[in-house]
Parts: sequence; structure tokens; C-alpha cells
Amino acid sequence: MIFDKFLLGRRRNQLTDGDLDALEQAAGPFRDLAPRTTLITQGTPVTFSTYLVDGFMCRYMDDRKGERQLVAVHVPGDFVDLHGYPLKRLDHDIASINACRIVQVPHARLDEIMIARPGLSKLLWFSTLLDAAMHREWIFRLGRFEAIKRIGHFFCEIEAKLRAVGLSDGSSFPLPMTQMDLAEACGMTPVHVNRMLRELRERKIMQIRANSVKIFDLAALYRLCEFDPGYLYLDDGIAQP
Amino acid sequence: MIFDKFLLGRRRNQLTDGDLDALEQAAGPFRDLAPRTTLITQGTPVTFSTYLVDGFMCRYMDDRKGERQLVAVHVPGDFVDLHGYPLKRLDHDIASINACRIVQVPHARLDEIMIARPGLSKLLWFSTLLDAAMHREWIFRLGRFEAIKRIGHFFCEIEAKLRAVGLSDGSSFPLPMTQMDLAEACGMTPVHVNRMLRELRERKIMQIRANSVKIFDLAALYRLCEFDPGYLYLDDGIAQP
DNA sequence: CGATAATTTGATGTGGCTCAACCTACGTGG
DNA sequence: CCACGTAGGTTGAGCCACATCAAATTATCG
Repeated sequence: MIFDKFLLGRRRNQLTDGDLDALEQAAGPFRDLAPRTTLITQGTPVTFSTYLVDGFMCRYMDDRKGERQLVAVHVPGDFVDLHGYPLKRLDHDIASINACRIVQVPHARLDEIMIARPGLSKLLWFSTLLDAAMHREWIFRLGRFEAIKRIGHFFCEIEAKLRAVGLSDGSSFPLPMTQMDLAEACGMTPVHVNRMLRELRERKIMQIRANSVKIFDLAALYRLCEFDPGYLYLDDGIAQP
Repeated sequence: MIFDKFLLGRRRNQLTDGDLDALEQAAGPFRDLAPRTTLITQGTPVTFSTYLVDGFMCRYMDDRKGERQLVAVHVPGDFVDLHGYPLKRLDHDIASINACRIVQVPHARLDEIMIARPGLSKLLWFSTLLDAAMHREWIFRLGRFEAIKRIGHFFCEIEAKLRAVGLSDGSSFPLPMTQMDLAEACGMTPVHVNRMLRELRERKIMQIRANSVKIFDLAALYRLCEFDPGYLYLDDGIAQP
């Protein structure tokens, strides 16, 4: 079962057995990625899409001075660059954060799915729009939140996504990101990330160390960052604080 | 010809006459919207999607204190909330900026298109992913650019989009946004927007007044904001500075 | 165990915010 | 056709959140 986490927590029940079979048939073999490996470079034409089986990946853009901004962080069960199928080339880079396992689906196979399986096609489309919804929330966060809320909100999102696929129990979860990574995700400097993490720790809300996050008070974290998981389009009951 | 601007400048030639007919058949009658009218409210289930024939619209989210962040600005030829079709409800509000003309397409008709026209379906999917690509650029802009580049980059994007549908000649175009709107789009205060606009004026790069933007030196503007229109997925030759 | 990456802390600078006033354009009604 | 109200735009003064720079401390791993 390669796609056992795909859309888990989100309309998974609309995937028929036939749909799942079609996906499994379309997928290539498992591939392992070393940590911090660039998989796709901006602008290069792409002919397959990548599904993340295990590990964490990210998408990012660099400016002229080499300053990096993450635009997405991906967890197991995510179709990392399914948007590359209609787009044909990507406007950003994609890389692993830690050691990852992926499978790749050739776009030619997706063409067959588009013709034969409109229901599955619509769900694939839906999954790319989830990313767009998260993009919007990131815009909101960067445009209107101060540093501590930006960081906190980011953790809320990752926690909710991981919970949906069974990788968080609401009080702790793995996260192989450095403070530099967090800074690149939240539009701030690593130094300031460090100070904000200290504040979250001192306020007994949460703590991050050794690639693992501990949440002491998820309700307080939600409150602090005005977190409302509606934009993640999760099935009811998932991601309550 | 309702959809004469749809995907103009972007793979328009992949739309067959049959595809266009199917779209025209699916669309309801013209509808006129007064300026500053909310069309869709966050969270409400949607059963149709809106295509913008004329005017400017925007999508936005508000925080607890009522501070607003725009997440997209739409121009004629945009399918404003096509993403509502797979998503079924929206995570943000949609409103007109000035007086707009729209048509609406029931989602039931899009279901028929998904079954009968995989090629058109893929182009519709593509058009929603254009918005996602713009979202990513907004994230980048908010996370890594200082105020003057944020504003300038926003103008570059709007100009390029308008040029693709024939509404800008590269040196001037209509834009019915107030400085407050610009502030909400660029994650800053109206006061600071005003100062940055003054700087752009004094540096003889561009000027905005009476709902109209004049660009004195587009190449300089591109240079200032590191603008690269690649993420707009325009056909070659459009949007050169 | 030494090299290297990551985290932590302090001191100082500044871009953009806040608050407050004033100015200008424009639509409406007397 | 002018008086007035209102929305939008402009400017100044002071302040603060976050950046920058620099250095020390602590993990991590071959």
C-alpha cells in the first residue's frame, strides 16, 4: 500500500478501490533520497510527479542575494509536485529535508487517469488546491502576524497535517527542521526564531529539540495564533485543539 | 464571446472550438456587481464558479482584529473561484473592487466537462494552479522583500497580467485600488504605502493616480524588484520589460 | 576526540508602525 | 452652483519589533 496516507483525513472515502489500484499501477518503484537533496530545480520541464511516502520535504525560492523563502513543507502522504502535471515546469525548487522515501508517477499515466477516471482526477485536482489554500494561509501569516504568531501558526499547521496521517498525537511529533529552516519558512532571521522559541518555551506552550516538537498546551497555542484549521479541509473531528 | 480573454497569453491555443463552446454553454447570464460588493463569504458551500468578464476583484482574509490581507487580485479573463469546484467551500472571501461584470458556471456543468473533455479539464486545472503560483510569489515577496520591492513587485505582476489580456501597453493601465487596498495586498500600512509610492514617483519609475498607473521605466521597475515573470506561465514574448 | 553545524545570548541599528494632523478630490443636497 | 461631508491621500514625530553583527556555547557525527 504505497498510497495508504494519500488524502487521509480528507475525503479519503471518495477514493474507490479502482482509483487506488490505478494510482498504484501508475507509480514507479520506491526511491530513497538523502537528506538535503534537491529533487527538482526551478524552470526544468518535469515529466513525472512525486509522492512522498516517508520523510519531510520542502519547496522554496531564492532571491538575488541567495536569501531563501520556503513556500511549502510536505509530510508523508503529500503529492509534492502534482501541480507540475498541468504546469509542465515548476516556478520553484523542491528538496528533501531529512532522509525521504518517494515514488514517482509519470505524467503520461496521469493523462490516462484524466481520461478514464474523472472522479480520481477531481480528487487529484483537489489535492493540489489544498496546497494553494495553505499558500493563502502563509500569505496571511506573513502579511499580518508578528513573529511569535507566525512561528506558532506554522507549528499548528504542521501538527494538524501530521495528525491527519497519524504521525502526531496532538502532544508531540517529529520535525527535522533547523531554526534556519523555520526562519526561511516564517520570513524571519534564525536569531529571532530562536528568541521566539524561547518565549514559547518559557510560556509553557511548546518546545522543540532533537528534531522533535513537544506541545504542552495545544489550546493555548491555537489561541495565541488564531489558528483555525478550516483551510486544511480536514474531515470533521480532526485537528481539534 | 464571453471567454475571449480566458487563458489569453497562456496556452490559449490548446483550447479547441469545442472546448470554448462547452464553456459558453455552461455559463449563466451576465451579472453586474457594484463596487466593493462581497460575492462569496468564507466557509459557505459554493455550487458555481465565477468568471470575471470586466472589472477588478480580490480575495482576502481577515484576522481577529479585522486586519485584512488580500491573497489575490483578479483581472478580466480570470476564473476567480474555479478552485471552489473541487474544494466545495472557500477559505476566504471574494469581493469586487470596482464595478464588475461576471458570469457564473454551475459546478454540475463542470462535472460534465470533467467526464467529456479531459483536455479542457486539464486546462481548467492549470488555470487554478496559476493562482497557486502567484500565491507562492506573494509568499516570497512578503517573506523576503522590503516594502518598496513588495509594492513594486505587485505592480509588475498586475501589469504583466493585464498586458496578457490586452489591457496594458506596458506604460500605463487602469487600477482602481486605493492605497489602503495596496497596503492590504502588500502586508503593510497605508501610511507606508504612501511613502513608498512617493519614492517610486521621485525616482521616476512609476506613478499612480486617479485609478490609473503610469510606468515611466518598466525595466528599472523590473530591476528594482527582481521581477521575473516566469511564474505567470505566459507564452514567450509577453511581459518583457 | 576533533571538526562542523546548530543553538544561544548580548549589543546596537533601523525599517516600518503608530498616532495625529492636515490637505485634496469628489459626490450630494440645499 | 456652492456648502458641506466624507473618503482618500500626504506629511511629521516618536517608537518598537525585528534585523544585524559578533561571540560564546552546545549538539552531532565521522
